[in-house]
Amino acid sequence: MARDAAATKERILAAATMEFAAHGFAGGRVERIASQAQSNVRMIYAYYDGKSGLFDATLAEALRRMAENVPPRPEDLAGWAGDVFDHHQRFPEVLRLSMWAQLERPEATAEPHDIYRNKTLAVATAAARPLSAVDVLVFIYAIAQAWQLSPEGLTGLEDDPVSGEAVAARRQSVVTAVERMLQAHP
Amino acid sequence: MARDAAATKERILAAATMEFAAHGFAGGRVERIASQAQSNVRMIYAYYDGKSGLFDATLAEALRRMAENVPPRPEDLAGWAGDVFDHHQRFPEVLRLSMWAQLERPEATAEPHDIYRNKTLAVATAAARPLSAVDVLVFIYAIAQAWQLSPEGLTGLEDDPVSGEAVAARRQSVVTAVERMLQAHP
DNA sequence: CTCCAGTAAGTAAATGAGTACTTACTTGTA
DNA sequence: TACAAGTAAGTACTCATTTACTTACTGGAG
Repeated sequence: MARDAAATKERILAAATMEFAAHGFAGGRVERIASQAQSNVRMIYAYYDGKSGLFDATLAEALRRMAENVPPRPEDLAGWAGDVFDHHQRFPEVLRLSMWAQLERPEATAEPHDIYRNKTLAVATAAARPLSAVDVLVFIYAIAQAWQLSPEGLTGLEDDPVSGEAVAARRQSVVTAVERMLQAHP
Repeated sequence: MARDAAATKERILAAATMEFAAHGFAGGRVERIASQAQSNVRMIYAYYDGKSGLFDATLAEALRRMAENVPPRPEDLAGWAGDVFDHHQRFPEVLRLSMWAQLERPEATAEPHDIYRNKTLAVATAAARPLSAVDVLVFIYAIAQAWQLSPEGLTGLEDDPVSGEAVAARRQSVVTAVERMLQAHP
């Protein structure tokens, strides 16, 4: 095996992302991560200072990627919600990781979201009275994630839950819902 | 200690609800549940056939209670969303338990929600075109739970996140958001 | 150009703390 | 007394973390 610290570190992070997304922090196995990354348990301690450090690193990386790929667009919040939906559709790990983090390690979730604050708040306020800017953000995230977070017993009631068209329809429903929520009362 | 099988069983279920809500299935400790219930590990196996059985029982009970206390009201969906918000505010365990179940034991989540199907679907359809009945249900749940599921880094941006007035305002925002989502396009 | 220390990268196996689940027993009640 | 309810102390793991070791690359002295 060629020796490349950076590459090994990255393989470990990728394997950890899948492992923690699938089983969470308590259920995730260091051993599985190491072998999946074609590396060794010891390296996890060398590069990430243990299981906790590795988990935090995977979460931070997932959130960073998301902030990079789907930055808030205050001038078109409904469209942005659609993009967030797409991102979660393509990378389901991110959402699972966030949920796990919030349940198991809430302290890791508190800080990174400060990023979003300044970007959107000011703009969103005026548009949607009586909903505040924070209200709007909270609901947009909730709606964009709704399909992935709903229990299968509910989402499975659709005609054809897994086809590409169904996914497109869901995306459209997200955009529509946000549009309506933001429109002025008649 | 007086001997009362039913009472012991109930104490175990109550303790398990708190334990699993706090730590999830993988993180929940049978030992802690037993001592918190002022009982013994062995009883968990006698009454619930082990950790898995106990977890499933707590989830089923939590969902049953919720279906009982906050039944869908098709004629006032926005008001119903407010009630769901209240319920989650009073019993945060329920939502945490559901999230954990969906992440760790999705098979336990699939079935019980069939209950909701017939109750609401037919009625909701006509009102909200082009949103389908399932769309509407998915989004209402998402909005009602949005505040509890949002990371603290986001919800904490409000002026006074913990006062009673702030909670009332959040409830109102939930009702408003659902009302708007369901109103006809102007 | 060639060795060849020195160091970074990688490995295997032990350690020790927990953990779900079981067995063998005791106690209260009808 | 008989049986249901309850208890305590194992048993047989599993898992994160560490220790002690081996292997490959690098840069400078000969």
